[in-house]
Amino acid sequence: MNQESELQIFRKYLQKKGLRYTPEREQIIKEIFLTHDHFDVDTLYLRMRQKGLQISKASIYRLIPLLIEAGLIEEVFFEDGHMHYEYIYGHEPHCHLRCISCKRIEEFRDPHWPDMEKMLKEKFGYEITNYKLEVQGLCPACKEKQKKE
Amino acid sequence: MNQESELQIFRKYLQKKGLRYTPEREQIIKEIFLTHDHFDVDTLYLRMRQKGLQISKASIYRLIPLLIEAGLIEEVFFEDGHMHYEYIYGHEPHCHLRCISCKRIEEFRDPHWPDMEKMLKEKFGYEITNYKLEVQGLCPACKEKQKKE
DNA sequence: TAGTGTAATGAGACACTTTAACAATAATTA
DNA sequence: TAATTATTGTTAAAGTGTCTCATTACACTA
Ligand SMILES: [Zn+2]
Ligand SMILES: [Zn+2]
Ligand SMILES: [Zn+2]
Ligand SMILES: [Zn+2]
Repeated sequence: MNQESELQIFRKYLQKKGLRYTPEREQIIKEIFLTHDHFDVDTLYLRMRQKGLQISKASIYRLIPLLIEAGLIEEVFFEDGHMHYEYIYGHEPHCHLRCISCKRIEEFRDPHWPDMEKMLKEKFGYEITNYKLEVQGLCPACKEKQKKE
Repeated sequence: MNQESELQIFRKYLQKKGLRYTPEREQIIKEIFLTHDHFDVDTLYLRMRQKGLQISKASIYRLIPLLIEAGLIEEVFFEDGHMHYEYIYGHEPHCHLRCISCKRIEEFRDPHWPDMEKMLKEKFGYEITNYKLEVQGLCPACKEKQKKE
């Protein structure tokens, strides 16, 4: 059974909101969904320019909140003065473990989340929309390097 | 038995690093440790000015990474275009549940963290330095309000 | 005490990210 | 067709955080 494509999802979302599906938006989304890498606005913009796609940065900035509200992408972390995103639709939810020294990122699943979610719902009465577990540490390589110094 | 004060901790840290303990730094730290509220640089700066303490913003910005490295404060979340911090020394580690509508924040303990930490150490070989679990959702009041619309 | 080197400060300039304003354009609706 | 609305690129603006620099404070030595 085929799952809906991200473009279909997005078109439905726009329709519901009375917004328009434009070539610019299509190009940006296609670029985002090309890889599962984490991305930021500037590198996405440069990547598109290198391919000859002429999209203004403002259009990317304007599209991002829509994609987030449509449930297609998510903020992952703020680093080096700007936000980093990744697409989530069609991917297992996961958490991030980052090396504070070399900035390497490992992804892992949190088996306890369903329990946590249940607990939070019961204790606080919140309707949970999303969660983010971000762990920092020193990767084995950097740990080794530090030991030698 | 008395626990070391945050100023003592900080002085030790500075000594170890060959840095200096100045009146400006003392004033900033005292202000931060006055309440457990989450804070950001700008409001801390204004709060100090209102009390007649003349500290430059640059000094606050320069102090923050030191306090983080000394284990006294921590980044909690990035919102409204800037980072928010809170002091952690002498406080139970906790996670944050935020209402996406009214921005209210609930704090809670994560009982699963010790298991998670163990798992991450074993699986990835990282030395974990800190973790941040941030949950978003709709608080009961905002849920009710939304229902009526 | 005087001299030297290092660190810290405040002020302002700067770089950078993100948002807003605007006029022009494209799509939609009446 | 005309009117309305959404979208775009460009440019300007806002805002955050960093850097530079001249000056000051401190620690150490001669
Ligand atoms: Zn590393
Ligand atoms: Zn990821
Ligand atoms: Zn709320
Ligand atoms: Zn807190």
